Amino acid sequence: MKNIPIGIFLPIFAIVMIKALSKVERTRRYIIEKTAPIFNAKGYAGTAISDLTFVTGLTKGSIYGNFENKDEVALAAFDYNFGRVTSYMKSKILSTENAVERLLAYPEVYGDFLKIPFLQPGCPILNTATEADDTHPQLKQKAADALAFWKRSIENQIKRGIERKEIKRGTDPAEIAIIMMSMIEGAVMQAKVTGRSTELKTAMDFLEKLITGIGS
Amino acid sequence: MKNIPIGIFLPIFAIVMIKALSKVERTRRYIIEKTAPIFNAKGYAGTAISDLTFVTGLTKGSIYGNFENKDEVALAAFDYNFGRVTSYMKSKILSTENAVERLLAYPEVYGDFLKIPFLQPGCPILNTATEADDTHPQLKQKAADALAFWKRSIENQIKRGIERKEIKRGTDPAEIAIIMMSMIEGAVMQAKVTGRSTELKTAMDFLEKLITGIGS
DNA sequence: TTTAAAATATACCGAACGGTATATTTTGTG
DNA sequence: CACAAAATATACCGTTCGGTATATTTTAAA
Repeated sequence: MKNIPIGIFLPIFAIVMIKALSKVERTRRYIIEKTAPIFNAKGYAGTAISDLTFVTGLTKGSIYGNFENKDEVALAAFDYNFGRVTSYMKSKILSTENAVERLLAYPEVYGDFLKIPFLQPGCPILNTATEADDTHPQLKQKAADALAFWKRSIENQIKRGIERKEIKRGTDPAEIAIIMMSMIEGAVMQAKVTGRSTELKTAMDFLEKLITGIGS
Repeated sequence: MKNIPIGIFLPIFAIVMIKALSKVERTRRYIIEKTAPIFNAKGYAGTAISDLTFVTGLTKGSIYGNFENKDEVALAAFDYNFGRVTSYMKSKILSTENAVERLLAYPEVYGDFLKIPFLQPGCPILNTATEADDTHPQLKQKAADALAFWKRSIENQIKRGIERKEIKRGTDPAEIAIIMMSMIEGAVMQAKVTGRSTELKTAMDFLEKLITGIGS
C-alpha cells in the first residue's frame, strides 16, 4: 500500500519543520487525522480496523505498529476531534473582548452547525457520550472530561465578564453554562437527525436572548 | 434452550387472555421486551445476535423464525423503547388537567431520569439518533419521527393551554417545544455520562421556571 | 391420541472481526 | 554506499459476525 508522500512533495523547509516530529509521531498524527472523522461518524463499535486501513491507505501492520490496539486509536481520535472543536470555538471567542459577545460565539457557531464541514459527522462529545456511557468506560471518561472542560471554560468567561462589569452581578456561572451546553447538544442532536436546522436556529435564537439578558 | 413457560405456569383464564395473541405474536413480543434494553444500551452496531439469544434464552433459529433479520428486531425494539417512554409520560401528563402543570410533568420526570429503572440505558431517541444519523437510515427515520411526534404533542398541550386561557396568548408553541426538548436531551446526555444529576437538576429547574413563566 | 403444521434447536456457512508473527521495504546514520 | 534499525506490508491466526438449511420438538385441531 501507499507510503505517506509528505517527504516527497513538500518543499525542503516544510520537511525540516515537519521532521521536528519524529517519523512515528508523524504517522500517528496522519492515522489519527484520517480516522477521527470515521470514529465520530460510525462510533467505536461501528468502526472496523478495515475502515482505518481503507481511509489511511495503510495496512494493518502499519496501524498496529503505531498503535497498540483499536482502543488506543479511538481514544486518540476523540482527543483530536474534541481538540478541533475546541480550537475552532477558541478562535471565534478570542476574536472579541467583551464577555457577552464571547458567549454569543456559541449560538453563532452552532447555529451554522450543519454547514461546518469538519462537524459534519456531529459533535464528538455528544456522539461519544451516548455510545460509550454503557459500553466503553475509557471513552465515557474522556467524554465526561471534555464536558467538564467545556463547562469550566464557559464559567470562566462569565466570571471574567462579571469582574469586568459586562455581565450582571448575581449571574450564576454554573447555571448559565449548563443551560448553554444542554441547549446546544440537544439542538444539535435534533438537527443531525432531521437534517434541517429549524430547531437549531430556534434554540440558538433563544440562547442568544438569554445571553444578551445577562449582560449589564 | 428453554421454552417460554407462560402456557405452563399461568392459570387458565390468563392463558385464554394471552391466547388472544397468536403464538408468534407472543414470542415476538417476548423477544422485543427482552432485547429492547440491550439495543438501547449497546446500540445497533454494538448489539450482536448472540446478545439476543443470551438475554432471551432462545436460539438463533427461534429469533430468525420470528424476525427476518437483525434490523427488524432493532426497529421493533426502538418502537418498544419509545412506546414505554411515551406511555410513561402520558400517564404523568394526564393525571392533571391544567396545561402548565401538564408541561411541568416533563422537568419533573426527567429530573429523576437516573432513578427511573427502565430509562437506565438512556433516552432511546437520543441514543438512536446519535448512532444512526450517519449509519442507519431506517433507525434514523424512526428517531426523527419520534422527535416529530414528541414535538407535536408538546405543541398541542400549549395550544390547548392557550385556548383554556391557562397559557399566555402569544406564546409560540413550536419555540417552547424545541427549547424543552433540546434542554431535556442535552441534560440527559450530561447526566448519563457524568453519572450525576447536578446538571440535570439545574436544567430542569430552569425549564420549570420557563414553563411557569408562560402561564397566565 | 393421532397428525400435520408451526415453532424452535442444532449445526453449519462464508465473511468479517481484532489482532499478530514475520517478511519486506524504507529510513536515518556513519 | 553500506548497513542496522525502524516502519510497513503480507499472510495468517482464532473468534465472532449475521444468517440459513435442516432436524427436532411443541403446538393446536381433529
